[in-house]
Order: sequence, then C-alpha cells, then structure tokens
Amino acid sequence: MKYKDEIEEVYRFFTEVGIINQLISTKLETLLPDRMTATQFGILGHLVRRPDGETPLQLSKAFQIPKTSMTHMLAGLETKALITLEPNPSDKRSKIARSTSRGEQFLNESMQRMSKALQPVLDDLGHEPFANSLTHLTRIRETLDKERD
Amino acid sequence: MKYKDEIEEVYRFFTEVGIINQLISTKLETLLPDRMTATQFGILGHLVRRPDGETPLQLSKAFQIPKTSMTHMLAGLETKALITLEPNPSDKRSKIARSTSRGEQFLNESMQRMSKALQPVLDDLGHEPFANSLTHLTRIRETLDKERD
DNA sequence: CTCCATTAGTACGATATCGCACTATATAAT
DNA sequence: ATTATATAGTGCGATATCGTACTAATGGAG
Repeated sequence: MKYKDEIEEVYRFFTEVGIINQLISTKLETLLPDRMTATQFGILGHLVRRPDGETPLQLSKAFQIPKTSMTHMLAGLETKALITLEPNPSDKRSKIARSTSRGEQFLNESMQRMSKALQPVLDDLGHEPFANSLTHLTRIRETLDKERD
Repeated sequence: MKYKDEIEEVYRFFTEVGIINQLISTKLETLLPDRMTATQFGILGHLVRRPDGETPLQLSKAFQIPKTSMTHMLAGLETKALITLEPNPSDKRSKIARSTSRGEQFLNESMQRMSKALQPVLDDLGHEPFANSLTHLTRIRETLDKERD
C-alpha cells in the first residue's frame, strides 16, 4: 500500500471516529437531564467502577481533558450530588472525587435508557462490529496515549 | 455472550471512541494556528474534496453538528479566507460553502504536519489496526446515522 | 393564485471549554 | 534547613457550542 493511501486511510479513520463520537454523544445527551454532557457521564461511569475514587488530575489524564475543564465538570457533578469532592489525605493540594450512591443509581438508570435506545442498532448490526473493532481501538488509543509528549 | 456483557462491550467501544477523538483533536489543534478547531479542519477537508461546494445544512448533516454551530464555524473559516460563502443560485434561502485555493493549500500543509506528528504511531502500529477497524466503524456510523430519529 | 406547512440560515442568550496566570503544597538539590 | 523546581487545583477571560425562537424562501394542496 502506498504511503499516501495510508495517510488517507488514517485520516478517514479519524473522521469516522469523530462522527461516531458526535452521533453517540448527541444521542446520549438527549437521554440525560438538564444539560449534562456525555463526557460528564463518562466520568461518572469511571468513578462508579472505582470505589476508592480518583483525583481530578487522574481523571483529566484518563479522558484527555484539560484539568481546568475537569474542575468545571466535577463541580457540576457535585452540584447534582452525583459525586463527592473530598480533600486528599495524602496530598493537601489534591482532592478525591468519588461517586455517591445517588450517582451510581443515576448511572444505572441512564445506561438502561441508553441500552434501550441503542437496541435497534444492536439488532441490526449484532455485537461483532463492536467487538472486532474494540481490540484495535484499544491498541490505537494506548499507542496514541504513550506517544503523546 | 450474555446480554449484559454486550452492553458493557458497546459501552467500552464508545468510551474508546471518545478518548481517541479527544487525543487526536488535541494533537491536531496544537498543530493548527489560532484557535482553529479539529471540526473546522474536518469541514475544510470535506470541502476541498468537493469542488462544487456544499450547503451549510449538508455539512451539518455530514458531521452531525447542529446547524447553528455550523454557521459559527463557517463564519470563522470565511474570516480566515479558507472558504467562500456564496448565495445558492437554486435556493435563495441557502448558501454554498466552497474551499478557496488558500484553504486547500492550508489543508495540505496542515496534513503534512499531522502526518509527521503521527509517524511514530504508524511506525509502531502499522496501518493494519486502522484498516481493520475502519470497515466496522463505517458500518457502525452508517447504522447509527440511519437509525437516528 | 392563495394559503400553509416545511425548510435554510441566523440572532441571541445560556452554558461549556480551555489557555494563561496564579496560589499552595510537595519534592529535589545543595 | 534553605532554596529552587515541579505539581494540583482554580479564577478569570476569550471563545465555542448549541437550544430556542425568529425571518425569508420554498413547495405542495386546493
């Protein structure tokens, strides 16, 4: 395969990723109350799966979001009482974000609605395209992450 | 495979897509002048490949972006003289957005820089993960798009 | 032709995003 | 211990995003 074609291919890959991201965020956000963001929802899910919580900086690294944006998002989640923000005992500069039980419940309910909304897509495609691409996506994400300055 | 696991899998798929999108947008945006957005860049690329141009509405559908956001983005691209916005001869309500030669040149230069920046990733992974997932991504995108209300 | 429902684009306002600069704490160097 | 450097989080200001409501133009029904 020609070098130029490879670049084209990678470019199309990123375009598809961008559009899928757009489609799914929009769909998700119509199912979420207020003006809750898909990213906020992702953060909540991340925290629910980690009962010990994480620091804002860890979260901003995990989601590749500027820490100044993370401050804002976490504040929003705290206002909705979906997470708590406590001082980090092992570092006075830092904090620990944890999901509340209300947060977990909210996540589960939303996931439920999202699954329902995606059912037609799953019926149509089956899970194979997701499973098959997931391996590659993970590899790509890891490499992009590692290679980042 | 259990139903619940399938949901988990789809959820992880979307999470990976979100993070890759974030990583690549951020990387691209550091290579772009001013505060030009990755999406703006995508739109420019779209227009460069379509010499007849497209209407704002076509663009907002193609990228799944609200048309009100599209107005804003196109205005920005026009200010930078990377595109033109002309009245649509076949519909007085409408407009046609076209890339300028300056726009095309700018795109090519930026693509060049982006390719260079991504070279380590390609060296590391090869193009296979991109090629292999691209087919699936396209199918998924098409289905999501079709199933959208 | 007239009426009316639909469509393309935008103005506006609310909120989100994020770069820069700053404070407080932590860590390393001497 | 003292000083210098790095790190965690935030305030602020500039800009981006997008929902609502609007105007102008279109196209279909009678």
